Amino acid sequence: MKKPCHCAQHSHQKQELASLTTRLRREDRKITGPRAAILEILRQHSHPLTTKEIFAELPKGECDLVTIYRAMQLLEKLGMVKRFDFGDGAARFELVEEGDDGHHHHLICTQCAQVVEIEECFPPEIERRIAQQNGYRAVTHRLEFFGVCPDCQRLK
Amino acid sequence: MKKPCHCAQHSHQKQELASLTTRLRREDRKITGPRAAILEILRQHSHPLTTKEIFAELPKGECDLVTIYRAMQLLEKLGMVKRFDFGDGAARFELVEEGDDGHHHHLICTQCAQVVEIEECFPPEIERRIAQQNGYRAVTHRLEFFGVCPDCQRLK
DNA sequence: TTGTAATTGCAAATGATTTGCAATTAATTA
DNA sequence: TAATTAATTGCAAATCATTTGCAATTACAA
Repeated sequence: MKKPCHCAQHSHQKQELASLTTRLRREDRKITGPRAAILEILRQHSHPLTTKEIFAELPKGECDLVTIYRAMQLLEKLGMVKRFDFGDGAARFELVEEGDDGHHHHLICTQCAQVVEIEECFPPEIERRIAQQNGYRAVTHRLEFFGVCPDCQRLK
Repeated sequence: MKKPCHCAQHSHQKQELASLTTRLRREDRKITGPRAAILEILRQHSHPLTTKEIFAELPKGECDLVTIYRAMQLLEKLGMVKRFDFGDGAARFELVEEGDDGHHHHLICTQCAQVVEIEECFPPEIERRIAQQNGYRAVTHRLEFFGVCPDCQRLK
């Protein structure tokens, strides 16, 4: 249907989808319609999506909501997707580059839920000290920022 | 039953319960059996408790689980309690000192759920920069650490 | 093309939390 | 101290996100 596109951006995406399906196959998993569609949607978004949001973007009837839940569980287990928790009761998922662990944070508008990706991270040396002081091992963290975005400030 | 105790630690706690009920009354709220019991339980723990945990510690029949949910909502609104989210699907609550906002973090064992309170915080200047760079206002953060506690390392 | 394990859909189960509503009660007020 | 009233509670049922059981379907290796 779609003509192949060779511009830098799209060839990057093409490649990504191919590598995604490869990663699945590598694990003896099947590339099914629902899975391809879900990966496609995730590829099109740079911000984490809830299961419902993915479902809403899928051509209707493409698959059941339960299938998305199952797909996200699988993709998370394979490290292809990273789960985020904004504290509103719905898990969110973002595609992870191969070989990456997807660790990063977000700045979320408390009024409109707009999301900004943040590269800044909790200082590793401080985390190391916290781990050490308490005798903990393999310490990581979950960190998200909340505030009011420019648009919502204006509306006030 | 219990004899009054005047040591520094306990007199501090006594005072605290009185100030807690005062804070309620100040807002035209009633001091009921369930509420007093819930506050008492929270006072006895330095770590956040889930609604279920509070319920379990209450003398059985003291009150309904729903009453605890409602009490926590009220106490949170009044700023007497702080809600924490360890990402396991159950909200946790910790008493907040008057005039304080209760902001702090935890180090949670991923095996046994043991909790350590952490005073360390995300560097304010970095948070300020993040806010500024994205035009956000009133930025705060949610941060929790996860790892394996000493005990669970041993059991490995 | 076929065999088989992986996957899906649908319905029902879970678990945390909320809500509706009538009965109860803390704290005033007379 | 009793009457008054708004706040509070218990109980059942509703919600919401997520999971599970199971029989029917399907991707893909042989």
